[in-house]
Amino acid sequence: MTPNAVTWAVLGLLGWRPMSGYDIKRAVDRTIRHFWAASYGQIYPELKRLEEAGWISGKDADRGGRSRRGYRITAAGRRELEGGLHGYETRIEMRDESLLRLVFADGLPVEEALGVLAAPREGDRVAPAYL
Amino acid sequence: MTPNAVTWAVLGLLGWRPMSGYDIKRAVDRTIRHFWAASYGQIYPELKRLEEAGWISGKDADRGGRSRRGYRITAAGRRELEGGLHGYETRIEMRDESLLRLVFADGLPVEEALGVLAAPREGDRVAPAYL
DNA sequence: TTCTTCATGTAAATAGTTACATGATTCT
DNA sequence: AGAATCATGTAACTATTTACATGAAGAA
Repeated sequence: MTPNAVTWAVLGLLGWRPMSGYDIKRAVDRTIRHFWAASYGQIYPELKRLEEAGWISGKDADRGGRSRRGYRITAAGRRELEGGLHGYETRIEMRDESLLRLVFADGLPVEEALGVLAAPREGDRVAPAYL
Repeated sequence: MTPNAVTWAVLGLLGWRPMSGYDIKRAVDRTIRHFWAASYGQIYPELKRLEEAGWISGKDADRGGRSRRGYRITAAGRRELEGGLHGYETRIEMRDESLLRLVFADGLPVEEALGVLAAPREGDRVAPAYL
């Protein structure tokens, strides 16, 4: 099992409390989202990998027809987590498309440049779904 | 020609002055890198796309055996750039692995958590190649 | 002569998003 | 009844990095 970036996010959250994949997605969006996002397309496959490696254990909760699989971190998983936290990766990556636009808007006629500045402020009114 | 994120970065830089792919990479690393990075693997294919679309024009400079292809933005390209700057994309994405580690280090014994805090500071001493 | 920088380009791998299918439950 | 939420999962697509091959020119 080769750990990747999603590994520590999922394992770290399960270190806080047992959760389902769905719960993890919500927890990500409400907490580490601001410096480390993750999508279902990353979370569910990673849960499978982690379980196969024995770092977490999953259990189907019988809540009638509605499916739900709860995961909890294992002792081995907690050891791996604590070891993994000591890695070295200092780089910070930021992607801000509005800054990209703004820096090039510098060459535009003044009113147009002001339009570029104003546009994102309107977009801000649309709050993301997870808030 | 469907524009993507790299499109505006490359086109915007060529709006400043004519440049080669190599120059663009350096310009990116020295300027917009902090909110919009780009690698050779993105820049060179994008230059080809942009030239095919007629938004930029390239010309082989004859500097002896050493190859160098200079690109400049065309009138059409400048129009597209100015139009493209008015798009709406407000989201800011940040990836900071040291914060990810730090937030989960909270559950560690104190001396270990301090170790996680200290580790990135050592890494900082290694300055990236483009500085 | 050897090291660094200039210079182009791509293949392969990794990372991440989007969009959908599916269906139960709960809330109004 | 209808809408929203709970819940899992994946296929396809898009984005990005990494690592290499290649070779000339300039600096030490």
